[in-house]
Amino acid sequence: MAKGELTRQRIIAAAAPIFNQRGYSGCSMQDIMEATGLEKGGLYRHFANKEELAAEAFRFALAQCVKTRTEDLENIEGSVAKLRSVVQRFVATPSPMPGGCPLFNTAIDADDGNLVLRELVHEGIQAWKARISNIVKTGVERGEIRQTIEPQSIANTMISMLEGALMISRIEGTKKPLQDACAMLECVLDGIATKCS
Amino acid sequence: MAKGELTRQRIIAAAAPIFNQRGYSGCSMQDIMEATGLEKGGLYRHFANKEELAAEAFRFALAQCVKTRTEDLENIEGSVAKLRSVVQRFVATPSPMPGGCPLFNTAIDADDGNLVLRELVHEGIQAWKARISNIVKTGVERGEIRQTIEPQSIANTMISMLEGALMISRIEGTKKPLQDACAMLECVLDGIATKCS
DNA sequence: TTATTTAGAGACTGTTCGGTCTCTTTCACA
DNA sequence: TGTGAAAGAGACCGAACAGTCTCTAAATAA
Repeated sequence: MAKGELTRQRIIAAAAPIFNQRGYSGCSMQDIMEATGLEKGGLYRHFANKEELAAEAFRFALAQCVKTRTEDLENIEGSVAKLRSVVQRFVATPSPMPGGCPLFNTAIDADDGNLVLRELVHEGIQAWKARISNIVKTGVERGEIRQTIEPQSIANTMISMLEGALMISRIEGTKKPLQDACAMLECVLDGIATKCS
Repeated sequence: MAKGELTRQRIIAAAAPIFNQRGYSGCSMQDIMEATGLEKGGLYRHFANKEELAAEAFRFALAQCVKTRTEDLENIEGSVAKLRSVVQRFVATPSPMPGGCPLFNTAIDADDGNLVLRELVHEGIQAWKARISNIVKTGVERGEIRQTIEPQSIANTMISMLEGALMISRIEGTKKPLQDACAMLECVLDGIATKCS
């Protein structure tokens, strides 16, 4: 069991950045062969077709991003501080996966057809929003965040802002848009905290 | 002269939404043939290769978007009102071109290689930022917007927020993220106006 | 060590890709 | 209405595509 599963994981890890950078139709099985050093037979032993490999690669890429964005977050005290940390971390390390945010790339890439990838993207976005709005909810319950704040809206705002800024930063080759987004979001986070200090 | 140029424009108009939806490598010349009713020879008479057609299609798509976002804007009085109108219009009509914002789609699509498209995207973003920051500058000069406001940062914030929200709205199939973005940006715009009313 | 299963190599298939080239038709102008 | 130029049809090309199949090599279990 060991050998095969190991190879499978190695293929996924090698394929993830390539799919993320070039997109589904911009990346051929030949590219994966070169990246892994395997031949056709070696690849198709582990995956039924290109779509299945792409789906696994996306899952892997997303998991990597989620990991670097959420690890050690529970050690931070205070809901607003947690949210601030999410923002700052995103600006400091926009994407651990070459090619930018897998969610965004795949969302655009799989916009026509490819229902499997579309669904995975949708789940990924929902999970991200849930993570943020849960922090907000907890903050409201603890009295750290004003009760009039709607958690879903905060999640939407933060994710929209960060992802949009990431895109522009990548096009321009400057961190400026990301830094502007960070400043703006910190301002927003200041505004949602209960006014006692 | 008339006939040929007319056909060329017809091809570009037909190709634009297809490239915008499926991406450069996800769209074949066969697709363009079917969309235009022309054969290979008919297409390649007007374009040297696929890349040239894609570049023209992108230019067309972008121009369409810019047009619906800027027309009649000069009739609106007041810099802040102008900016507010930009935001509201974007939320009401996110993209006149099927497949979403050409800038975003092409940015991700042409991320590896394809220097021509990359450069066009970069120019497009710069132009958009210039349009917004010019409104802000005028507002500062006229005393409608506080002098401490940096026009480039406002432009970055607005574009990041709107594009990010557009993306999430498309994934979810809801307008909620766009509406949240609109509310947030209106709040920001309230804050940059000089405090006299 | 031996028997059996699993992993991988690599030749092969049919299709589709972008692009070329020649020949016919249509147009514009005199 | 006749003539040269422009526009388009469509057969054709080699390369690259996703995917299959058979056969060998390696790992595993007895």
